This record gives sequence, structure tokens and C-alpha cells, in this order.
Amino acid sequence: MPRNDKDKNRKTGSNGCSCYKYDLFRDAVSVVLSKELKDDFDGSLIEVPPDHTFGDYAYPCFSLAKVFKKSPEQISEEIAVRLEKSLVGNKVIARAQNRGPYLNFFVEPSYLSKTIISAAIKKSRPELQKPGKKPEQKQIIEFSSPNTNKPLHLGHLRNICLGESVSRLSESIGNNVIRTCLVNDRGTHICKSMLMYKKEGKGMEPDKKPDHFVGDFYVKYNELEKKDKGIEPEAQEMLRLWEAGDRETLTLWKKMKRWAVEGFNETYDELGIRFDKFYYESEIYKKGKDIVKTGLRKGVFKEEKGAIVADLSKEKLPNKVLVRSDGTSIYMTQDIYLAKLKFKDYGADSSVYVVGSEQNLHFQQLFAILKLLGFSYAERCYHLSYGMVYLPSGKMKSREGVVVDADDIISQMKDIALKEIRKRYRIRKAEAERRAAKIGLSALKFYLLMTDPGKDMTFNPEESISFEGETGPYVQYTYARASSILRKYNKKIDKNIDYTTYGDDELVLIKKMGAYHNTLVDAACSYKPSIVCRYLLDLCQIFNEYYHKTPVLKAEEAQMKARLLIVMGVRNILASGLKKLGIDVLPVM
RNA sequence: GAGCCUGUAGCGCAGUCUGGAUAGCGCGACUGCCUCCUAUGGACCGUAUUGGUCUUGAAGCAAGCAGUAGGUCGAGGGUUCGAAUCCCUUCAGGCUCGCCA
Repeated sequence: MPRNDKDKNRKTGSNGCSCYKYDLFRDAVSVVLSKELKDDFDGSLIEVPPDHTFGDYAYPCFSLAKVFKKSPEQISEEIAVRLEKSLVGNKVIARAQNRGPYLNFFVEPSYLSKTIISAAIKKSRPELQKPGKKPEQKQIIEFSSPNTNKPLHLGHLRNICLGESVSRLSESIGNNVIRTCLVNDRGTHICKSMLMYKKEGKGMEPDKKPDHFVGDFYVKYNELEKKDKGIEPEAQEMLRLWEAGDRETLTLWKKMKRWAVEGFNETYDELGIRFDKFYYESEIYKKGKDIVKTGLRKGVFKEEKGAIVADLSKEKLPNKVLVRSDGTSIYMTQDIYLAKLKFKDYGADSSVYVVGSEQNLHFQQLFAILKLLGFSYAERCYHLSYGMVYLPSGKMKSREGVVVDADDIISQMKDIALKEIRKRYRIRKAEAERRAAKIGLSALKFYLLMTDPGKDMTFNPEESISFEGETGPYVQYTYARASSILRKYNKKIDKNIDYTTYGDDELVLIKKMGAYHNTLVDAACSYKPSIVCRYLLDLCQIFNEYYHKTPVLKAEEAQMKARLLIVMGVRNILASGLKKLGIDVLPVM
């Protein structure tokens, strides 16, 4: 489904996050204001001013103008004057001040610092946490969905990075995630590489990464097909034999499928991905017909020219054939079955499909059909649609070999990282390679996650491997800087500090740290890791500026202690945030 | 022909759902800075070996920081005290449209 922001029909897929959001300073502002304004108070209007010097929170008074029949400026001024008295003794809100039509509030700095920092220095969960636990939701997240006739490519990488990050984000708001992978292991495209292996493979064993070995035959097939149109019927015939259960064909199929899957698993390992469950198309492709037939009997579907068709006009969608006139099932048929199977297997509360935007209509139709069938979980299915990945040279076409291979990209990123490291540090080879692996992967993952999932993106290799600016390595480097300070201090850090020593620069940083919790919630409920990327970049920038102009270890005792806690908090948040993106942090850099 | 999505600086993006205070960020360009980063010198400590700590600080360069330049928020209209944001029209690009997956 085109579950984008502007999709007004969005009903499913929410991670139910609003209740996880938590801002106790804003709550305090609400309390103060609601006392003052009574029924005229609208908490949803409270906002954060564009410039921190204006205040920490703001209440725009435009809407009050009609009520009080005065100008917004006048109203905000009057309320500010009245609040002066009532705020005496308030431990959270230090003062209120009007600025034009806005009423701005300042949180008591030491209270703010203490609250945020004491959360941030907890290594396990550096975000603020609302007391009381949410009931755990079980969520199935399906991603990767490879075809067993060729290796993974760049598009899969975006899919996988998204799937893993969304899974981790979901877990971070307390859900129990089951990672599933649908393996597309049947169909003519699979037979094509099999056919070519049969013709030219001569019983060879893979002499390279096995999925690449398989993929080579697929490429060869397509080269041949260009010259010799007569080969396609051969592939069709092979599919017929496969479906008929021909022993020789099945043996070949099993062998090549194993190679492909072995290869995928290597890549998954490399990326740090592990699935809880693999579903195989070959095992389910015939199923679902029963569901459709029952639907036909109950009058949910209709028959047209011998085919079973779902009438989706009520949902304003094109109709969809569910069973062909020759009685065979199609992709949609098995998807209906798989949707049901997943809920049955895990008793899940919701089910997410990470699939490219070219299948938007397919999923709209699928969910509409589930709804027609009266399956209650139809409302709890969500298509996480992501945009195409283009190359500067245009669209990738696997059949024509214009592909960026996933494994190639990964190793290329590592090589470049290694060169960069060698340029900067003289360390042992093994250590350099270990770092290169992590840094190269982080660059890749961050680059793929940084763009809003719904949008198409261009994979510019030059830019993606850059280590400067808004990149994964930049965030990691910032983490390393923070770590380096703590390492140099090399003593147990005293957590009992004086929270009044913080100045303005520090408060800006601390407030950003305080935003981590709600950022995670936002990202998790909108399925957008890009929100976390943006947040981390902002935090890094503020921290680096702070690092640049504020000495920590060379400050006098009380300040040093207070600053060390900031460094520690930032470090924890960076590590935590990167982890949500599926990125490993270097222990020491 | 229809549906969905996208359009913000030379390039790549955030902000749009939930309208507000000067439209943010990165790359590239130009100008600077430089500590807890890099490297050199010095002192001390240590190991089978790789090292570690302190200090100085010419210099360099940054996976770092700052400043400068760069904008009809695709175009046009409307709603509103107020529009990048909401509504309508239109242009451009992408994806898709019952027996493919």
C-alpha cells in the first residue's frame, strides 16, 4: 500500500506509538498553563521555539485572540505577567516570558540537565523512559525476499537495511519482533538459471561464492535468449517438469537452490542479519486456492471466464484475478495464504512487509482481499514501501547485467575504508581490516537509510563512500572522539556532580540528548530509520562544536566532572542510535 | 486513458501528516580556525614482542569546527491574521493498472 503520509486511508501499520511519547517538561508547561487558561488551553499547541534563546517551549497565543478579543501580543504579555507569581517555587519551569504573540517557557536548567543526563548515562537504555511498561506486541517483519536464481543486489541491500533497522526500532519501543524472509525459489526465472547450468554447467561445483555461481548461469541464459528466442519454451518446459515433480529436475533445483541460499546466508552474516523464519514460495505456492474457493462459495469472489476474480471496486481498486481459468494459482493466491499462515504461526499482533514501491498496488489489493474475506488481521497488515534505487547511469536491470551486486558493494566499501584508515593510522593489518569492515559497512548502511524510505534514491558510489559530511563514519568518528576523552580520563567517573555548572552551550547539547527518546518513538512508529539518521547527525554536529570549543580534561575539577557526564551520555546515545540502524560501533578507535 | 508517489541552493537531502517567530543540513566553492584528532621532538614507565604515560609544540592535515556566497520551496490560483506545509488547477519525472512475480 502506498502508506505514505498523505494516504488518508491509512488504517493499519501503526506501532501505537503516541502513548510511548514522553516529555515531562512539556507536561509541566501544560500543568502551569491549564491552571491559567482553564478550558481555553490546548496542549497540542505547545511547541519548541526555532531558536533556543527564545525559550524551551512556546505557546502561541493566536487562537486566544478571538476568545479574549485582544491581540495575541497583548495576551501573551498579560499571561506572562500573571505567571511571574504563580511560577514562584515551581521546580521544573523557571520562568515564562512573552515574545510577540508567543509565550515562552524556560525549564529550570539544573533540573533539566539532571533528568536528561541521568537517563543518558545509563548504558543499556540512554533514552528517557516513562514509568510503567507497555504490553508487548508481537510483530512479524518480512524483508529481503531474494530470488534463488541470482545474488542479492543493491535494491536488496536497501530492503535489508530497512528491514533490520525497522525491526530494531520496533524492539526498542517494546515489541517482540519476528524477522521473516520469503524465499522466491520457484518460477520460470529460477528455471532459466537451472536450464543454463544443465546445458553448460556439466555438474560443476561452485568455484566462487555459490549464489554468484548460480547467478552467472542466469546472466548466460539472458545473453543466449537475446540471440536465440527458441530457448524460452525450454525454460517453460522445465517449469512444467518441475511442477509435475520430475525427479531429475527437482534434484537439480534442490542443488542450485541450496547454493543460492548458502550464498545469501554468507551475505546476511556479513551484514549482521539473522532471520527467525524462512518461508519458501515452493512450499506455499499451491496453497491459498482453498481459501479462494471458499470465498467463491460464500459469494465473496466471482467467476469470470473460468477465472476467480475479486471485485475490489468498493475499495476503489482494480479487480484482481485470484485463480487462473486453467485452475492454477498466481502470486496473489499464495500471498493470501502466507498472510494467514504468518499470523497463525506466531499469533502475531501485526505483520509488516518490506517490499519495493512497485508493488504498492499488489499490497493494496492483498489487504483489501483479506478484508473481503473477513480476516480480522487485514487491518493489522502494513506494507512498508520503499523507493527504487537508481544508479547515476539509470535503473538497474538484472537481466542486462546493469546491476550493482550487493557483495561487490560491500567489499568495495571495505577496501576504501581500509585505504582511509591506513592513510591515518599506523596499526596492525588485522586491526585495520577489522575497523575497515565496520566502517565500510556503516557508511553503506547509513547512506541507504538516510533517505526517507518512501522516496526513490540514487546510489552514487562516490558519495556513498565519502567519509566526510553526513555519513556513517562521521557519526562513528564522533563516537570515537567521545570515547577517546573517556579513555584518556581513565578513572572511574563520578556520577555525583554539580548540575549548576552547565552553561548555554552545554544546555543546547543536553536538550538535544533529551530528544533521543521521542526520536526513537517517532522513527519506530513511522517506520523511518531516516529520522534516527537525521537526529544522530544533528547530535554529532552539536557535540563536535562543543568538543571543539570546550575543554573537558583540561577544565577545573567540578566542571570536568560535569562535562565528562555529557561526553558519556552523548557516547551512549550515539552507540544506541547506531545500533538501531543496524550499525556496529567500534569499541575504541 | 486512470491511480499512487515525487518536485525545496549547482548537486544530494530534512522540514509538509499536526499551517506560525529569520526555510535547515551536507557535498561542491571561497576564507579562516585547530584543543581532548594526526604527526614530530623531549622525559619517564613497561613488555618475549606490539607498547603506555606526561610534556612541549615547528608543522600538517582532518572521518573536525567556524564564516562567506548561493532560494520565485516546480508554476498558477484559493483558504487564512499567517502557507514550503491545507484545497483546486497545471507542468515535469518515477512506479503501477484482473489471469507476471
